Amino acid sequence: MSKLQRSFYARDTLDVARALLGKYLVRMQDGVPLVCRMTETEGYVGRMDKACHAYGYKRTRRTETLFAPPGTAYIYLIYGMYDCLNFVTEPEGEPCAVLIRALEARYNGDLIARNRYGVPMADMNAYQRRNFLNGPGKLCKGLALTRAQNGLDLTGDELFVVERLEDLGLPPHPADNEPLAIQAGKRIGIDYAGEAADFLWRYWL
DNA sequence: TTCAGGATGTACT
DNA sequence: GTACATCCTGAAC
Repeated sequence: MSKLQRSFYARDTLDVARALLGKYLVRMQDGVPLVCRMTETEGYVGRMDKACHAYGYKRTRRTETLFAPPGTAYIYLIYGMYDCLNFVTEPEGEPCAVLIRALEARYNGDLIARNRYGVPMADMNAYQRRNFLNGPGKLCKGLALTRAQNGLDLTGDELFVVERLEDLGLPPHPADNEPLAIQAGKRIGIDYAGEAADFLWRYWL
């Protein structure tokens, strides 16, 4: 199995944010892999980005994970109710990360649906299907990720990324054959961040 | 389909 | 005390 190694994450944050699109996130839950295709990301760059929790290298208990080695999971609580999953990027000491904003289920979707709604995929209604994993809080719920997983090493066996489903011994998904068409736009929910609110650091397929 | 409003608790000032 | 990298519900159209 060829999971992405630390060198993949130890580069420019925006390059990583784009490179993650179309790749597959694997979350091991009770020894079973939950597999999703990543379809939307955002970059956060602490050294000059007011929207980043560690803007200006601000070091607090919460932001400590952003200073960990690249390829570390940064998971924090937002609005008192929801968790957000990020991947730490750039050389260690640069507090940067990529927020995972949307996924599409590819394997063991029924387990993900149970995490999210308590029912298998077949029992999801149209509204639930449309809003399955299309938001950072939603996808954490579906993959059973909380602050308990903050600091996880993405080169380990519990949470990692692969380039192709074949790397997991799974057949390719018919919907994933087309060449990637990457779009860029403003990031979501950071109106407070001054000029940084206008950076086109959100990417999606 | 769109919109307003509320839930909820931690981090930081 | 204030803000927050969000989501869901219910009402109106």
